[in-house]
Formats: sequence, structure tokens, C-alpha cells
Amino acid sequence: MPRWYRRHKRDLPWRRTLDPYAIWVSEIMLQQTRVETVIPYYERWMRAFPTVEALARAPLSRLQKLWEGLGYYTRARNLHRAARQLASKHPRCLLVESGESKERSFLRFTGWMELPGVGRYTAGAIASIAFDERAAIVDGNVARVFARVFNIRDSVKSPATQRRLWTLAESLLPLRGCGEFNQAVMELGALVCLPSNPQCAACPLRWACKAPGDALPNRGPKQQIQRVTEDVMLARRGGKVLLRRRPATGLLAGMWELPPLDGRRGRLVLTLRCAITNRRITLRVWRCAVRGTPSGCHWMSPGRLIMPAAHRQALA
DNA sequence: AAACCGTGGAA
DNA sequence: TTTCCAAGGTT
Repeated sequence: MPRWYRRHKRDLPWRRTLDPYAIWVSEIMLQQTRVETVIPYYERWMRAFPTVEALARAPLSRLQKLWEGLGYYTRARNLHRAARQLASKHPRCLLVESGESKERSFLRFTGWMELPGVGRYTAGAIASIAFDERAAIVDGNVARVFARVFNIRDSVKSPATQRRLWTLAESLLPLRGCGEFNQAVMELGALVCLPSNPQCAACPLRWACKAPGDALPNRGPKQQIQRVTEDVMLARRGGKVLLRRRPATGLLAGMWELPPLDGRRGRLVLTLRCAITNRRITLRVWRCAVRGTPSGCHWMSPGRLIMPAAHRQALA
């Protein structure tokens, strides 16, 4: 596996460093998010906040602006909280080993687990990749690879199967090079052991695989998707747009959006589709002429505000 | 334990 | 077109 990995691994920005801060940032961004989506966000982020200290000093609103469009926005808030926690409680754990060889203390797996937004997978990924700690990981890729190689047909959502996957991951861990091993399994899932049309002929594990190419893992019963149509109004006045702020908790917490069309007349200028977990939304945007300021709304310059992707698109 | 939390790309 | 789902975590 490590041999296959060294030969085929993609050249990704966060693979060019062993800086635990950089790896941490990349892991948070990559949660439930595709590599190609993350890359530009990651590069902008690292340019803006090269170190934990820089991140801890920055105002939350600045991180949120850089995060706009990435989704799962509590990740940005957690990253900020964790950075401040880290900078105060573990001031030396994220030093990069340099030519001067500064003293670098060691934040272990359990230390990472205490940070908001860092769970078992992320803590294991950082510990193994940045510190070569002997920590296992199970993500979507690992689950798929293991499900096929070991022919695991029970739902991967069940606690029993989860335990089995984690136990497997731990038992397969080498004594050294765990970071490389973990990434190798994930990379195999990303490049070869694909969800559909897996490239079994090119797989280094085909000799051992018990269920090559099967439609695994079994994800259990699929969730119901509900369709919704939302009508919103686009009202411009000078450089400003009529916007409404969402509640501070829940879906798209605290973000600014186009206000709902409340029974006035307008011209349909745009319809776009967006999906939020189990909801599929058709967003219809109506251009309206608005005199005063409807209750709960504000005339805002949208540039610096943080908006949901679909609403941001509607302004363009 | 099951539900919630975004987005965009691919099949 | 619709469906699936990607380097998950929190409540």
C-alpha cells in the first residue's frame, strides 16, 4: 500500500507540509467536502492566516468571510474557538520544525480530541500525519475500501459495524508510517476503489479483496428528500440590497439572505436550485421595487456580509 | 440514536 | 432530471 501510495498520490497543497496547523486546517475543510472544492479555500486561508497565532488574533467575521460558500459554517466558528484555545493552552504544540530546531511539544491524539470540531477521525488524521502517532482513522473512503476488501455487508451506520471498522483500522496500522498508511487507504478510495465504476484492475489490493467492485458499503435506508420552493425578493437601492439576517442558531446561522417575497409584485429574474441536506430547494428570485424598509430587513452593501451560496449567486 | 448541518460535481 | 455523496462532528 505505501508503495502504491508513493507512486500514485496526488500532489495536494496540504501534502507539501508537515505543519500540524496546516494539516488541521485542511482536515476541517475536507470534512464532507471534496478535495477540488477545498483547494482554493485552503490556499486563501493559509495566505490570510499562516499560523495558529494569526488565526487566533483574527476577528471571527474575517474567517467567516473566507469560509463563505464552503458550507457547514460551524466549522469556521469551531476553528476560531479552537485556535484561541490552542494558542493559550498549548502555545508550543504547533511549532514547525525548522532549521533552528525550536522546541516543539507534542499534542497527542487525546489533546486534539478536546478541540471543538475535532472528532475521532480528525484527531487521528492530524496525530498520524503531522506527528506520526499510531492512530487509526475511518472516513468514507476507508469504510468503502474495508467494506469491499473484507466483504462487510451490514449497514455502515450501525454502531456494531462502526466498531468493526475502527477495530480493523487499528489492527492494520503499521508500527511506523501511520500517517502515510492512513492516507494511502483514503487515496485508494479516492482514486481506485470508487463508489461507482471502481478500477479493480488497477488496485494493489485486488489479490486480497473479498468483494471487488461490489456496491458497498451498505449505507442503510436512504433519507427522504423534501422539495421546497422559496420566493425571495431582490430589491436594489444605489449600491445596497434589501437583506434579512437569519437567526443566530440553526441553519445558516447568522447569515444574510434575500428576504422572502411577501405578497408584493415583482418580475421573476432568476431561479436556481440548491440542496440543504435532506431538502431540495428551488429558489425563485423576484426583482421588486421597494419603497421603505420592510420590518426585519435592512439595506446593506452585500460585499462584506456573509451569505449562503445560493443567495450570493443571486446577486451576481 | 437519530437528526441536523451546505455545497457542488458526477452518474 | 434526480439521486448520490465527499478526508465528519455535534446534539
